Amino acid sequence: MPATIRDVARLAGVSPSTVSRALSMPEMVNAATRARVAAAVEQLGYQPNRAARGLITGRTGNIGLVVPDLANPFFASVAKGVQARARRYDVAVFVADTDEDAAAEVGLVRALAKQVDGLILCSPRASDADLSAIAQDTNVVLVNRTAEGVPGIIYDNEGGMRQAVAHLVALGHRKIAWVGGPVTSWSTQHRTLGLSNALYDHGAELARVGSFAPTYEGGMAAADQAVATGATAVVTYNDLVAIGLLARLHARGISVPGDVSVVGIDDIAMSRMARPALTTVRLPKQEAGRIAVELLLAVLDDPDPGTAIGTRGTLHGELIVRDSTGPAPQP
Amino acid sequence: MPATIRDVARLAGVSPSTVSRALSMPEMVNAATRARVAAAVEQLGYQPNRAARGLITGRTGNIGLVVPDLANPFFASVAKGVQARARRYDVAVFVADTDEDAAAEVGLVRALAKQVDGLILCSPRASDADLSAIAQDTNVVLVNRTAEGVPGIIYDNEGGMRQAVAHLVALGHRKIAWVGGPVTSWSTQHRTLGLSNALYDHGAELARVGSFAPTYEGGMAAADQAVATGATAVVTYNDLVAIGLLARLHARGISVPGDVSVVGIDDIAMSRMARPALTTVRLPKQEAGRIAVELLLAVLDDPDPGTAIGTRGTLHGELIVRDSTGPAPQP
DNA sequence: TTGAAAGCGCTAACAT
DNA sequence: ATGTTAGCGCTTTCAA
Repeated sequence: MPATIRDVARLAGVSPSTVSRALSMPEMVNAATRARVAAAVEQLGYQPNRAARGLITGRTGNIGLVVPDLANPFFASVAKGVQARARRYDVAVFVADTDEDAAAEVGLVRALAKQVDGLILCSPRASDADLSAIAQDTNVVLVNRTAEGVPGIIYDNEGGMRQAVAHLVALGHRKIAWVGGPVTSWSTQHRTLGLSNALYDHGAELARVGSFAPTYEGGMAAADQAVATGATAVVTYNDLVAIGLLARLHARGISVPGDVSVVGIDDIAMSRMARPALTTVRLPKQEAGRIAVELLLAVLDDPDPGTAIGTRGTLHGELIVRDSTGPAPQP
Repeated sequence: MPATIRDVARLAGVSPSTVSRALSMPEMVNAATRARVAAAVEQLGYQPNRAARGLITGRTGNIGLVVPDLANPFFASVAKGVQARARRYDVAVFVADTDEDAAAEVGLVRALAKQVDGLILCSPRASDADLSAIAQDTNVVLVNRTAEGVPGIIYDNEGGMRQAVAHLVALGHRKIAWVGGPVTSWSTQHRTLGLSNALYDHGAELARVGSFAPTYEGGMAAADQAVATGATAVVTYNDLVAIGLLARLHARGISVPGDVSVVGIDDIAMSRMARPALTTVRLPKQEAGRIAVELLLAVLDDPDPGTAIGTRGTLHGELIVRDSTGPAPQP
């Protein structure tokens, strides 16, 4: 069984409180005793019991991360970023995967909430009402979503869409199809809007195509409709969709970028490997995770709701041009 | 602030111990009082503080999962499986990503160990010695690796290789190149051996090609050497490598499967999307995660080392034939 | 079947 | 600068 603070105290010939102080407020203890304590800690391999500490300080030193699907490379990257930054602060991370289930999400969050100092909710599927309710009695940071009075970090969808459009228009495209994701998705709404605005500014035309699952299969399903609009370029909700679309176009013998140009969003690893390699708007995924941790830690140190409200980071995407975009075909 | 057990006790008109019992050993308490307690719990939205409980029971109800790289789809899948099964048992999961760093791994494990009932180590990079030392004072289950006296679950690499070889030999291939992963990797060693044995049994020839990083780039790097061996088929350490290899072959104008057949291992989502779609040995990734949880929980309930030692699950791969394999070209 | 009391490992007043 | 005391929220003997 592991050594306790009393074991250390006994070995160092001091009281438990002194050991406690030597560990958490070193400057308040005599250098000599501090050394003796350090030696005892070393000898016993003592590591404080964080649960016991948490019981009294009210801080667990743990945070939770909730994502819709760990197997989705986008979320995996965010998780990796959260991970890395949390470690730097010696904070452990609970990870929960809701399997894209909004109902399960709320339950999971409630369960996790009791064991952590705060929660990072990445692209939560829960309703605004549920989200606000959760934020009421838990420290929460949102990624990829906004909610009334809840701090969070989002991507500049508008700016990303603007870059994609500028690129396509420069290549001569005048009619661009948009394959949207889930209607209820916060990102879909903002990306649609950004795209629409950017196209308007360039005097180009937007052709919206249904709403599709944010998956490879969704892209396969969307391809024919996108082509049927007569657009010479297609922008998709994310890279997974774009890659599915690419596959279907290939199957139909439609050349990319010869006949149609394709642009994705995210820049997951797979996009580099697609054929043709996918032009996309790179979103700083790991950075989103890192910043979310910083934000959460800041909230914990200053739980004043006044400060938190309106605390919102915005991350910018970067256009990555690869082989799936080229000049618009001459009519 | 959250309700405590005393609040519930007061509201129900009983003592805290009764509440405790009503919750964890319901049959030991009168039905009527049990109902009153339940009502109070409901009304107050009471949820027991797990840290406090853990302090006394010595069980945290948490487990830890350590992986080399969350962004690798293979590990993401395992994590998802762990996740799902842990939730069923109302166990929360700490996830730690070591970034493929063996040194960081040991430190991370030590830190996590204090906060959990047990640890699942997936493809750990640590040395056998370190691993055994860790298993000394922590409940550990290994995935994708074996170590003296530590329970774990592994894949039947031998059987998987046998299936791949049978497939290729049936297609007329007589010389097969093997692109190995990291030399220190447990999987590499066992896959090499399995492949070698299977080929020997069929009277076919093995051409080993260097050791490469288990990544897309590794596959790109391996392609030319694999082709230079004169083999008509290539088996790679994993799908990521196979996909990189596919890309390089395509760039060189070498047709797959016309000139060369390619087989990967894992069956990550990306493999279905590759062009040509990748023939591969599917490993039950999520299932590995689920079983690891079961195994760990079993170890916790029966910490007798005698039982644990030798407890080892074996999972079997399944050959998935797609478009990257075809008849051997006629000389 | 229930309650009272003790204590898990730690920190935070309060003394000294 | 250090020790003493009390108690975080819970479970678990031990009595009743």
